[in-house]
Amino acid sequence: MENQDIKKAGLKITLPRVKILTLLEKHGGHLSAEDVYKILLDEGEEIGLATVYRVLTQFESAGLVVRQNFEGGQSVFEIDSGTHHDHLVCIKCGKVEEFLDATIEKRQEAIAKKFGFTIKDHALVIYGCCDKAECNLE
Amino acid sequence: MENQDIKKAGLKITLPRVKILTLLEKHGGHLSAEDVYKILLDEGEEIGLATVYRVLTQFESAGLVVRQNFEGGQSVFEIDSGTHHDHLVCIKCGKVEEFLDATIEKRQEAIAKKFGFTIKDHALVIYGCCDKAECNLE
DNA sequence: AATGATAATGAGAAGATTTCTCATTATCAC
DNA sequence: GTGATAATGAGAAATCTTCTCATTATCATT
Repeated sequence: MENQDIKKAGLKITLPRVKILTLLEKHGGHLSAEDVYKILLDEGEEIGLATVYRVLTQFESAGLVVRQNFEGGQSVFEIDSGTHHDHLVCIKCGKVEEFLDATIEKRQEAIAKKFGFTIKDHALVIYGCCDKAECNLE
Repeated sequence: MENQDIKKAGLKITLPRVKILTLLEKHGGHLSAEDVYKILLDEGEEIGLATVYRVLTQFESAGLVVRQNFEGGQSVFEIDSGTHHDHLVCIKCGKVEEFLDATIEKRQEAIAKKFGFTIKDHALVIYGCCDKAECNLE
C-alpha cells in the first residue's frame, strides 16, 4: 500500500522508509524528526537520526508528507492528506487543530493578485490557548 | 526620540541599543540578526553578534520590534509599526510585502472561537513569485 | 563632576536543529 | 544469485541562537 507510494516517488522500498511512513500514518499527528527517531528507537528499531531527516525530506519532496514550521525550533511532519489545511496551535499544551477556511483561501489569492505575486505556498498558524483548564491559567 | 522608547522598556540607553534601533528604523525592511551585525560592522561599529541577538530579543519583549519566522532559517526583525500585518514573500528575490486584510482577521477569530482557542498570536505568510521578470523564469 | 551599584557588553563556548561525508550494507533489475 | 547502484548509520560539520563570564559602561546619587 504505502510501499507503492515510496516506489512511485522513485525511492527504493527500505525498512527505514517503511517504518517512518507507517509511523506517521499510525500516529496521525504532527511529529518532529526527533519524535520519529525516538519512537522508532523505543520500538526497538535500529535507525539513525540522519536517516530520519533524510527520509522525511525525501518524502516531503515526493509529496508524501507535509512539513510545518511552527514557532520554536523543530519542523514537524504529517502525512499529506491531499487536502491543504492550516493550523491552530496551543502554546501551552502543544495541541494542534487543523482547519480550512474557503474565505481565507480566496482572500489570499486576491491579495497575491493585487501585489502581482503568484502563490507557491502559504502558511497560516494561529497560536493561542486551547479550552483546557490548565491552558488558561495566568 | 527612540532613546526614550528604550528607557520606557526598562533598558539602559546604550550605544549598541541605539545603533540597532536606528538601523532598523532607517532600513525599514526585514533584517536578520546577522544582517544587523554585518551592517553595523561595515559602518565601523564595534559590536558583538551576541549583543545583537540579545538586544533584538529584548526589543521584541518590549514591543519595539516584531520577529518574523519566515521559512528557511533565520528570524527577521522589523520595527513594530503598531499596526499588525501579514507578509507576502518572494521565494526568488526575497522581496517582502506587507498586507492587512480585515476579512482574514475576522475569519481567524471565528475559527479560533469554534475550536475554543483564545488567540495570542498568528502568522500568515504567503510565499510566491513577485512580478519581476527574473522571478518568473522556470 | 566623581562614585558606586548594577546592568550591559563582547568573545568564545555551548546548545539545538539539520545537513553532510563516507565506509558499509541493502535493494532490485537482470 | 549477482552486480550496479542506492541507502544507511555514525559522527563530523554547518547553521542559527543562546549562554557564560570577565570586563566595561550607564546612571542615580552624591
